[in-house]
Amino acid sequence: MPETQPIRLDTQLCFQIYTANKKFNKFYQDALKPFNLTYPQYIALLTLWENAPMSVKKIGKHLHLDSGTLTPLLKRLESHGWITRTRSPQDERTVIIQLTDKALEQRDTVYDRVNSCQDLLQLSNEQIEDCTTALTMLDEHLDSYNNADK
Amino acid sequence: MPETQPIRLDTQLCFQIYTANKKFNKFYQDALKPFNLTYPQYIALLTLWENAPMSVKKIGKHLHLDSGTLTPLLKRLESHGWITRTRSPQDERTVIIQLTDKALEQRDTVYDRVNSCQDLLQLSNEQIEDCTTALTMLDEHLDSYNNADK
DNA sequence: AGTTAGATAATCGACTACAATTTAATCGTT
DNA sequence: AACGATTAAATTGTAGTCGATTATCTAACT
Repeated sequence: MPETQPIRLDTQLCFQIYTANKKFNKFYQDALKPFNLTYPQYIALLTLWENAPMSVKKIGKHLHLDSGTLTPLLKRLESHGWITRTRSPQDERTVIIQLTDKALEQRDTVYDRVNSCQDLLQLSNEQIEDCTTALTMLDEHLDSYNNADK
Repeated sequence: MPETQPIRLDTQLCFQIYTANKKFNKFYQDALKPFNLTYPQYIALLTLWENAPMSVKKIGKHLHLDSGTLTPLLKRLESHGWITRTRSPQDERTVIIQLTDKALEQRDTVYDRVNSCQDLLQLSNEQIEDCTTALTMLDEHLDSYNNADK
């Protein structure tokens, strides 16, 4: 007769990730308050600062988000003056996201703010390295499962 | 003249956590499909299977969620027959959450299902240990920052 | 040319998540 | 007993996330 393993919430990896994610959210919400940006908006800007102009599709590939999430998020960024949204003349299906002057001007200020806040976390390079190693491994295992059924 | 450190998205701990959280969500969504449960609903049941009966407040302490999230979530669990919600006679402010017979009967089936899905992740005990260690450390650092301003 | 298969965004509905406020009940102190 | 402070839950408003569907467009094929 097989024994059912009880599941203790506080020993579950998923719950540690779930909790850490919310804490990071709060951390960045505080750090980004001067710019009135949420964490998802911030990572959208991060990838745009690296790669703009980008299509919605391409942003989604970088952030693992679909248009159902990105369309309203990008509209908010547009209404706050960070980006512009224009349809490509070559292919009317794709929407091209461009950074505004405001976004280009504010880039280093945002970088500095986030970097200085991260310093307050007091993580050594070695500690960050350990986390990255563990999370990369976990990520691969989650991927191989999630893609197994395709 | 200080140099502004550029921020590469894919090297950021926060983004690894953000991504892993979404992948875990998908993982559990698949695993829990037979029970028509979401991940947040599942962890609410987990803590109830350990500690029921519980007040909404106490559940919130365990899961780090407030009543704005829990009230509608618990109403959904109630409407699907997993729990009951009754006001305490001793203190009319608090709502007592109890598990239904269905929840008690299904417990081991859910445990078995989740445990067998977790086996498919192919994580060794050592790998899980490494993740837990890293995440616990990260959690403490996030806590000390998030509670600093109080 | 006309049709169709595939791609791209947008839209909609359901569920979280949290800040801020509201309502009701309880407690403490006078 | 009465009033002010505290607490618990619910409510409201804003934002994220995803699944499923829809509308439009492109490209390829007949």
